[in-house]
Amino acid sequence: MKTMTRGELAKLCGVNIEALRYYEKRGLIDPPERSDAGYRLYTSEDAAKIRFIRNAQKLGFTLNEIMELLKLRVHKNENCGPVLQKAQKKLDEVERKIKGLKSMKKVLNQLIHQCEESALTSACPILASFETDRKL
Amino acid sequence: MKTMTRGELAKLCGVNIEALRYYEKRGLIDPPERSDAGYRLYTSEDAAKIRFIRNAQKLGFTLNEIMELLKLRVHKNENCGPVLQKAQKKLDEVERKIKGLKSMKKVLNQLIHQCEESALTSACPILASFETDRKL
DNA sequence: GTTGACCCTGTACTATGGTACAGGGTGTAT
DNA sequence: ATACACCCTGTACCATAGTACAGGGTCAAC
Repeated sequence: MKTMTRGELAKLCGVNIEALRYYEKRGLIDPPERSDAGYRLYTSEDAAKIRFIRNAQKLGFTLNEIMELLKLRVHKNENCGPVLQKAQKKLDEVERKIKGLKSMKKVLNQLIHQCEESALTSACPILASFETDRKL
Repeated sequence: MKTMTRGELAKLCGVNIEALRYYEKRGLIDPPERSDAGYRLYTSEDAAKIRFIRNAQKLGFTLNEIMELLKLRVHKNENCGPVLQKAQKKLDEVERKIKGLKSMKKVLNQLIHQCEESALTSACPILASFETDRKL
């Protein structure tokens, strides 16, 4: 089997070389075979796993969550349900985050417009607003 | 002047008691007066500052950014502009985050629907999709 | 006068996701 | 044969925003 060193895999997958050691320590990737000199020898399987990790990260999954997904991936032909559930949970979370940010956006927009309008008065509406209780 | 202890201020502002010491260490609030026994004596000014901090946090400002805002607040009658700029910058940031999350949401939604449709086939489309490169 | 709730300090620890560095071995090209 | 890039290990450090805990002092009530 064709193998790569750590630096090669890092380059191939666009991750920092140290991150690979970190993923190994965290249990996200299995300890790879070693050369006689002790060099890690990665396969294209490992590259796929790293891509999996990065893609899941891009979708907002944490490394702990990704570890769960990877466990499911091992016997992937048996149970799609748990994965679906996790994806749904993540979707809910993403939606909640969007809501919160939209709320922030609204308030910031209001403050900015107020501030622009009252440019000639002395007190800054943004700072003033921060001094009153706000539920968001 | 009426003063409060650390516990009282924490309760009043709904923050953890240790967070107050943390804010002091971080330079967000001035070291308060002390009683003969060395107890911190906070005023309603301090309460206002804590509220300011929490409100700004709710709008997505980090403690470092809030420190900047607090500095501007000191001479607030002079310059509304820098505050406006920071608010605008934060707004842009919030909008970028919303965009990213919406992108995540779309992909998650697609995956979930695909997964539901192919419920009877063997391979999970979500896991399969994580094995291919994705730009987000 | 003692109990219990509160305060003080310094320090360590949490979670998250890594990055950096020292001190040493290896592999390859010239 | 030696320079240089790369690999190994362990450990420390980064940002972010706190939380927890040990070991001690204080204050108010009963």
